[in-house]
Amino acid sequence: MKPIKFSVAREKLEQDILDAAKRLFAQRGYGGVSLDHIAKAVGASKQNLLYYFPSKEALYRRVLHGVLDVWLSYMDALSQRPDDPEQALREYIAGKLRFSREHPDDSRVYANEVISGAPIFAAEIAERVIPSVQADVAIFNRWAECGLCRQVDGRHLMVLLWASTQVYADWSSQISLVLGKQELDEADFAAAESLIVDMVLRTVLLPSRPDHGDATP
Amino acid sequence: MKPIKFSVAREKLEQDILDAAKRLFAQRGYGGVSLDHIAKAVGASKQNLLYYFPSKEALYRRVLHGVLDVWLSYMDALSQRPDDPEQALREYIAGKLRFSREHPDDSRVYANEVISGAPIFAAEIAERVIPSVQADVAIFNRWAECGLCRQVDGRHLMVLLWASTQVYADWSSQISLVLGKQELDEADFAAAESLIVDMVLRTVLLPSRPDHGDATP
DNA sequence: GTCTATAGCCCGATAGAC
DNA sequence: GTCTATCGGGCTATAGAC
Repeated sequence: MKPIKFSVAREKLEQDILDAAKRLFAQRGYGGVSLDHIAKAVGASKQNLLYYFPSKEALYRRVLHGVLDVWLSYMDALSQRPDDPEQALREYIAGKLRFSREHPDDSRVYANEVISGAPIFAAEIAERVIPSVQADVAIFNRWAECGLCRQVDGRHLMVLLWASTQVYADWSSQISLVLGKQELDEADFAAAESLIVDMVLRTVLLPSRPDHGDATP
Repeated sequence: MKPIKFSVAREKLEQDILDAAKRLFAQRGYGGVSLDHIAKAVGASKQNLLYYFPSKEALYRRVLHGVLDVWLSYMDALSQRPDDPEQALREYIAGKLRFSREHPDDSRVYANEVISGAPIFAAEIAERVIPSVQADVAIFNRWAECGLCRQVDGRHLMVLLWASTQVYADWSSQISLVLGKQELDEADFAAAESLIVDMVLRTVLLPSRPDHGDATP
């Protein structure tokens, strides 16, 4: 009984540490955060924190691992509707924008690591993210081959989808200034979604022509 | 004569320090870089560096100031062709992509500062960037009013233009992984430009109809 | 598991010789 | 202008009492 109770308390503190570390890493980057900052944010001592995590870098890796889990969980939307490009892209964009809205710190930690050249996580990105992206690109190319959508470079399209959705998390401070408000609200995200969906569908979908099947030589 | 010679040498070292600091701040963020790192990168001592700049934060501000100059110098393309939306947008996108290709570290320093919530540069961004953006948005709205382009939210369009172009500097490490090469080359930037221009023009330009003036009720 | 104590190093910044 | 020397403090991490 006691071990269970202890274990629960232990896991709660461990999770609190990971959450606080994520928030601080997102804001100031790896080098801008000390173990003392994180410890104080959860009301513990730095030494206690080092009891749960063997080193600062190990803690950072755990944070990044969790961030990658969340990032990838919003990325499988394309494969959900393998025969309907329009609906698949609508859901993909909506999902990635929901990620930016619901998990801005995850987005920022990931962005910080990528901007730095992914010094610590290049291997994990190559193993987990790239295959996921390539799967999406493959789905895209199949649509184009089947005549379900226009021929566009799926790899650059994926880049554009990340960029246009994650910017609403990573750049929210500057976007708020542009929009003249303290922070982004639901209406702003709805406006963003509307524009991005409009752009992507105009680019990717074939011009509707239910009568004829071929236009270019 | 001597004062001039000294002055020249002084300005050269000062510029070397700023360049090295920019590169390191881009890679590791403000907190991840020490004065010693920067000093060693230019072959000087940390004390000597503090002779040229009164403090680390003052040096960072000088770097950010220069970054903002470059960033803004690529942003006035819209006003150059106030009567030709298509050409103006083509040049704006090409210019911002050239910025990402020619000044990736400037882009990353700026991105790092914005992701952190612009703790140091919020005031300067509000004073210099926001008016520039609002000028672009105003040009855009005028085009829409004059019937030169479709009615889209100029503010979100500007966000999308930054995001889709800067991502090729800030996220180059991950994009390289996706494209399966060591670093991005001219052809990759050309492909990006082609896709972004295509998307934006499809979204913004009116459907060509030289015969009639109204389609929607 | 959490505490105090501390090792050993790196940090930004200053003082003063030359 | 550049140097050596150094201050005072923060840093990661470890040791050991309880």
